[in-house]
Amino acid sequence: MATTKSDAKKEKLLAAAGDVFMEKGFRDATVAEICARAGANVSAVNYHFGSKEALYQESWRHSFQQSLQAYPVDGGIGETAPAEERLRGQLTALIQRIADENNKDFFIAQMELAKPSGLLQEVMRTELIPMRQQTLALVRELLGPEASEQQVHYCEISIISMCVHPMVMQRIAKRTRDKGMPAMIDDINGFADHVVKFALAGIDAIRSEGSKA
Amino acid sequence: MATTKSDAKKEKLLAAAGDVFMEKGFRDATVAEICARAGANVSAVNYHFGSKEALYQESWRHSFQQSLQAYPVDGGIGETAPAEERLRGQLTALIQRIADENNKDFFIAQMELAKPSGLLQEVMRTELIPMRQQTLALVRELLGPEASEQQVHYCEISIISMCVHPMVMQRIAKRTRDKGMPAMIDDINGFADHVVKFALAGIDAIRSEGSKA
DNA sequence: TTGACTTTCAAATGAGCATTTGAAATATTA
DNA sequence: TAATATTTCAAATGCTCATTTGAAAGTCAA
Repeated sequence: MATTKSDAKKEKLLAAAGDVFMEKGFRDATVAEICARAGANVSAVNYHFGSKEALYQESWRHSFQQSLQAYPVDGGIGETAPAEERLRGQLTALIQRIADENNKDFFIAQMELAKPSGLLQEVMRTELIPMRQQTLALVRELLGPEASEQQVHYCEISIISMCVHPMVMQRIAKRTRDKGMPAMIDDINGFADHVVKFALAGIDAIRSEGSKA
Repeated sequence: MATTKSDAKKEKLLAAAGDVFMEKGFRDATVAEICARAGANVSAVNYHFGSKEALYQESWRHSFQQSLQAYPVDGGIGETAPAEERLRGQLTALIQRIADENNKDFFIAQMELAKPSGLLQEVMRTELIPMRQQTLALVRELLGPEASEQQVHYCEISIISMCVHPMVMQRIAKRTRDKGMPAMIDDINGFADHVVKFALAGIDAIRSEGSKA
C-alpha cells in the first residue's frame, strides 16, 4: 500500500500550504515555498493535487475541519441551557476559535473575502452559512416573537461583528508586529464576557423598543 | 504651463488606479489595465509616478482625502451637542462613508489589512489613528469617570466593529453579485439608528456593572 | 520658425512563477 | 528477483507582467 507514505507527504503539503496561504494569500504564495517548507520537490504539488488552485481549496477545507473540531459551534453548551448561556457558549467559542493561532481557516477566509479568488466561494458558502443560522435562531429566540425579521437580522450582524472584527484585527496586529498596538486584547475570556454583556444589553434595548420603532 | 494638461492625466490615472486597486488589490492589478482605463500608454505610470508602488500609495491617499471631505468624522454634529448625539453623528458618518460606493479608501484598506503589502502601513497609521481617538474620547465620556481603561477600550472596539464589519461585508456581497445574500442592509440610516441604539445600551450595561465587575 | 522642453508611444527586456517533462530512484507485486 | 507501478527530481517551458528604451509627437518661449 503506497497510500500510507504518500498520504503523509500530502498531509505535510496541506499543512505547509495552509501556513503559506495564510501568510501571503493565494496569489503571493509560491508553490516553490510551499514545497520547500514541506520538504518536497516543486513538482510535488502538481503530482499530488493537480494544481496550486486545487491545493488551495483542499488546504482550506482541511484547516476548517480541524478548527471546527477544536471549537464546536455551541461551545459545549447543551440545547437545554437558557438562551443567554447558549449565546455565551456560541460567542465564546467563536472568539476563541479566531484567537487560536493554530487556526488558519478564518484568516484565509478573511483574505478571500477582501479579494475573492472565486476558488473558495462555493466551499465557504456551504460551510459558513449553516453556522450563522444557529446564531440567527438564538438571537430570534432572545428577541422574542414580537421582533421583526429586520431587527433579528441587524442584531445578529452586530453581534457577530463584535466577535469577528476585533479578533481578526488582533491577529493582523500581532502578525505585523505593530508596536503602535500594544496587545489590544490580552484576556480572551474577559473580552468574550464583555461582548456577551454588551450583546445582551443591545438585544434588550431593541426588544423593548417594540417591533420596529 | 504644461502642468495643467499633465495634471489632468495624472488625475485620470489616480482615479483609474483607485478603481482597479479596489477591484483587484495591489498584486493582481496590472499597470496595463490601469493605463487602458485612463486612456494612457503603459509607460505613463512610470513616467508620472515612478512605479506601480508609488501610484498605489498616491492613489490611496487621494481616495482617502476625498472620502473624508465628503464625510467629516463628526458627522456635522457640533462639539456642544450632547454626547449621545455626537456618537450618533460619528457612527452615522462612518457607516455612510463605507457604504458610499464612490469611496475606495476603506475598501483598499481592508485588503491591505488582510494581506499587508507594507506599502500603506505608514500612510494608514498616520491617517486612521487620529480618527479613532475621537471615538475613544467620546466613549470614555459616555462611560463616565468610573470606567477602567480596559472597559473604554473594549467598548470602543465593539462599537467600531458594529459599524465597519457589516458595511464592508455588504460591499463585498454586492461586488460578488452574491445571490445568496439578498441586499442585507438596504436602509443605511435605519441600520445606523440600530447601531447607535445597540451601542448606547451596551455602554449603559458596562457602565452600570461598575469599574470592572 | 526654431530649438529646447515635455509627453506619448510601440516594441523590447528581463524577472518571477506555475506547470511539464522525462529520466532516475524507490516501492510493490508476483 | 524481475517486472511494474509509484514517487521524486532537476531542468526545461512558456506565460504574465513591470519596467526600460529610444524614437516620434506635441508644446512652449523667443
